[in-house]
Amino acid sequence: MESIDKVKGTFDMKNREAAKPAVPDAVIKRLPRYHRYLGELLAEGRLRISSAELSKIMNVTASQIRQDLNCFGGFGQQGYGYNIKYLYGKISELLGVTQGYTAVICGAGNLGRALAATRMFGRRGVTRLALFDIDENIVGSEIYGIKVYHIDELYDFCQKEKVAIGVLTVPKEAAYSVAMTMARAGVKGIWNFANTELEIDALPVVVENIHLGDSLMRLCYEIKTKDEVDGNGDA
Amino acid sequence: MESIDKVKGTFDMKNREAAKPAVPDAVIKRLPRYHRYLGELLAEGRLRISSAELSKIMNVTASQIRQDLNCFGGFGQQGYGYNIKYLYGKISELLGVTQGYTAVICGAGNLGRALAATRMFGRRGVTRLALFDIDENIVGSEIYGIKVYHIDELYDFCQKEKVAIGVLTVPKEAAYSVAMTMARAGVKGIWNFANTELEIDALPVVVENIHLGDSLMRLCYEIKTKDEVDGNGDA
DNA sequence: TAGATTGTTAATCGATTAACAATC
DNA sequence: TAGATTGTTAATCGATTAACAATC
Repeated sequence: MESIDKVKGTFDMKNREAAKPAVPDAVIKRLPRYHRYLGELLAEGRLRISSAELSKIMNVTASQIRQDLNCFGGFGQQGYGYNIKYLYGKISELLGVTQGYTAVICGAGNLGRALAATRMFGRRGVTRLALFDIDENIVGSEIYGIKVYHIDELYDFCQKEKVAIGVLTVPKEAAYSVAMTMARAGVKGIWNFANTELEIDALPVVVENIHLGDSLMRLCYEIKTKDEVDGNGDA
Repeated sequence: MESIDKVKGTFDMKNREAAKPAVPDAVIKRLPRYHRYLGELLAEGRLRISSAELSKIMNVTASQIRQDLNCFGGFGQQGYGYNIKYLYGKISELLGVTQGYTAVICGAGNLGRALAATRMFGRRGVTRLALFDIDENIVGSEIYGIKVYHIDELYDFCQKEKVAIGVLTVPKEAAYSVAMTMARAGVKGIWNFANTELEIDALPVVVENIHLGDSLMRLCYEIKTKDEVDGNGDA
């Protein structure tokens, strides 16, 4: 046992650069969902849970839960289960929720306003510092307590405030230019609602593209498939 | 050839209940993205494309593209490639975009309005018939050309108009009750933005849950991971 | 201690990639 | 015809599930 640990240690040291993702992508994708369910259990005042019970609630196999949670450390205790609070904290940390990132929202249309109103950011430890728009009528005002600036001030603001996240809810045509401005100003991640797949290879910024249309299509597909199975064919 | 078709036919008949998904789930998930890129190529006036070229544009392997497209019929032609228009049409059909589904939006808050304004539905062949809300001040008005009804009229409306899709942008607390109303009125699919995972086992309705918060967390994770690799550690 | 439940290995399953013969 | 490019098989890879010994 001892010797195996030593070998592992040496291996990790040597490969620090090569940096294989210790946690597989498939697991990362599932973590936000764990986070959500554990958060609910926590809110209910539950202290511990077994992989078997969680598997029933979340509709996945207990085996997968144990396998997943073991990717980033043995959190459970044999004969007891998992400590919900501890586990929730660990997942939060792993996902970066405890990093205290800041964000700006570009585009104060309906979607921008919806994102200004939601408590989603706060729950994930993200602070919204400002809204940006080109409409002079709203520049200077506050929307759900968030101040609106002119888009011309975006670059300076991001640089000065060291903004981490830029939320893009501008029209498709403006998306690339606004994204570039943010990236050049040092924004680290862009949350893109603008219905394009942004490719910013030149600058060190990660992009998360939201394609609601894709989701709508999947829903149509499921409806169609279900209809066919139920015998309500194309009619 | 004939005989193979016959055998297949018989097989399908016998297994209509068992219903193995002819097209794997992993492929279905990718189809909306194909649809998007092919739509763009079509708009550019392109007529044909090879798996090799498409693979470069979409950043996937050519092998995967050929494998994927072959799941639902040999659309390509050796030495030529794929006919973009034909392929686009086939994928549209497979996804249910040509079914002419109807939709209602429940909840006329910022998100509901954003969805009322977008051209996303029309592009996927979905017609929005109405908005529903409890706010008497807006009931009877029109938002982006869509008429607003009181939520009390939801059941009758859905039943009478045979609404296929219900979009849920109501507050979390109201989500389940509104969803049940729609499901009972015969709505086939629910597009759920209400930050809960709806479980409607009793009624024949499919649900597509949107969890924007999960996406925000993945972005945070990517930023954190990138920071660590770049050496801008936890500070 | 006995019972419960994890951590972990091995077996299975499915998805991706590589390769090339078929064919336009 | 020769060249290009698909359709399809086989090989690889990774993810999921099952099983059980370790251990709380």
